[in-house]
Amino acid sequence: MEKVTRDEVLRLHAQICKALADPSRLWIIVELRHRSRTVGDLSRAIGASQPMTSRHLAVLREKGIVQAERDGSFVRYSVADRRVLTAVDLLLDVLTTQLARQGARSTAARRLRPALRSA
Amino acid sequence: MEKVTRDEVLRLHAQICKALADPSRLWIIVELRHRSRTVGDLSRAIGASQPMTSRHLAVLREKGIVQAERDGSFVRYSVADRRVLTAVDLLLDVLTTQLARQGARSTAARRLRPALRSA
DNA sequence: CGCGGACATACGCGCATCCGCATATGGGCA
DNA sequence: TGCCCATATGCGGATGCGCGTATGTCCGCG
Repeated sequence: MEKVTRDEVLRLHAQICKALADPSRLWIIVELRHRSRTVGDLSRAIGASQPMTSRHLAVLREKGIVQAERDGSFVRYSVADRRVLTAVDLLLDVLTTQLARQGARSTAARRLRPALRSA
Repeated sequence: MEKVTRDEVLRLHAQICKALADPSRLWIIVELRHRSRTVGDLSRAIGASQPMTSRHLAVLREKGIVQAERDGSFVRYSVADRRVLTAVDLLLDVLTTQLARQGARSTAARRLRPALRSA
């Protein structure tokens, strides 16, 4: 039996979140939602250099979020576990709710004092 | 109407993910799942210093993941949007699946060459 | 067998973030 | 009002991450 400590699980859990915590990588995930794409496709889609795109894909791959598959001289990437898409959607919903609620107000304005004053 | 660019949404979306991308903060969220807690409670629960705990809470608060409420001289924190809990659970499921599948093998071993060789 | 295209990786820099430590703020109570 | 407890914030050193540039590796093809 494998013994995995709670700290280790938390660390890995956080690493998965960290892999998602980048605008380019989120965009890549969005691009991969419906079909697999090659590195060049993704690079053009998200407007990043080929090396940078490859690097982002490596991060997602190492965390098991995305998987690679050879297709001739290309490499096609696809989402490895679609539950990640659901999770990303949920977090986007959370953001959308926030934006709808606070309208034009600055997100950075969410400091403590005003929050507590209102109570 | 509010005009929010796609880049801006991606940036904010990534920031929410980034707020979750820390073992201590994930642990805090777990602690807040069923009931609200004071800073001192959380500090003791996760084994972090009071200033560090407060700082983590500030990060979660600024991203709207957690909310603060005065209770006497204490401040009670609770989860602001429970969809975050669902998202975190999903990502934990993803991790659990990976751990179950790969057993004792190192997570870092998920490099490209082996993956492609197997195809 | 050598060439070119597609992709991955190494290196270095600039910048943001994390953490411990010290200190400030703010509310309750004598 | 002044003290104490709970919490928040400022600061500095160390670490990590995103990114551009240059180079390595693999594949298919002539």
